[in-house]
Amino acid sequence: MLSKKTKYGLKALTYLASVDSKEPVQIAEIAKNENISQKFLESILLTLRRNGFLGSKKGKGGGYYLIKKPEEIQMTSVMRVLEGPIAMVPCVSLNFYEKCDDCPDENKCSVHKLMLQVRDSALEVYRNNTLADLIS
Amino acid sequence: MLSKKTKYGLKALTYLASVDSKEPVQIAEIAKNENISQKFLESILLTLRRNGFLGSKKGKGGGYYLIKKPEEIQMTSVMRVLEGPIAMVPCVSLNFYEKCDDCPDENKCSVHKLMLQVRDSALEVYRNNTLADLIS
DNA sequence: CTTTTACCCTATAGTTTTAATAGATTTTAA
DNA sequence: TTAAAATCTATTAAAACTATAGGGTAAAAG
Repeated sequence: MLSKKTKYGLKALTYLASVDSKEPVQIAEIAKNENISQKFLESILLTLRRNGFLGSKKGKGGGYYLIKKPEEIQMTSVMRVLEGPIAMVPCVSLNFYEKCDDCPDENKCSVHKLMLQVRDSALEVYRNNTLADLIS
Repeated sequence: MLSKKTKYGLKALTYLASVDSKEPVQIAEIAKNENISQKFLESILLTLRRNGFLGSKKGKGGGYYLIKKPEEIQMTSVMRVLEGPIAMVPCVSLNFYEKCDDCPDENKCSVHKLMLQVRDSALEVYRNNTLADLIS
């Protein structure tokens, strides 16, 4: 299951990308238009900012704005920041690798074998989609 | 993340397929060889039996055995039974469809668009893998 | 100096996961 | 017919995670 955090984060990014102005957009506006709990969205936007996707401006006329062009924002990086590892099992994760404690030999593990394929296919999708692709 | 339930279920199925005899295999043997909590495995094997993957025999010399040939067990059905929907969002699920309450129009939803692709790519993997493929 | 906004920290209800516990039931074999 | 070997069933519980709410702080603008 995709967490609501990721879902809302993606929606917020899309919203900012489609607004397309470089004027900051307020949290409240995004929350209202995308039907998201404002407080929850607040924390999501914060992590998106901390991870280099968004910039922010405080005070009147403040808000959030995209730092990069939508074409330059790959879904791989968005997913990793919001949802965590793309792999369904740590032992096939590129960025978050961990050995399974119950598994003596990864190369003989059926789960490993299957999940490697699932990871690769998911990666291909995420690599082929930028934020710009999700708008059109 | 793949649940341990699914992981263990897959391992158990693989074990049964690789044993290859039609003699029932005891839970304890599977649990020991695959490093799985026996009681947990018990409930997993039960759901696999209830869903037509396994047969069981009680009493001395009892245990679990595959009902179908490994070549006939598709990963799509195994995953749906153990892990649930293959889609990451209900609104793109084939077998468990549900409308998002926050989303006025699915066709314009960026999340929908992306997750549709992810689902399709995952489905392709699961459809191309039977239990037999995971052994070799 | 007041308003508006993002920022930050904490708590919490609810759900899901991952089992552990205890026993009931069925079958086989001595 | 008894005992042992298994599966079955139900209940409970700890832990982790999710999705939010509340309340206060800091900064920017006018």
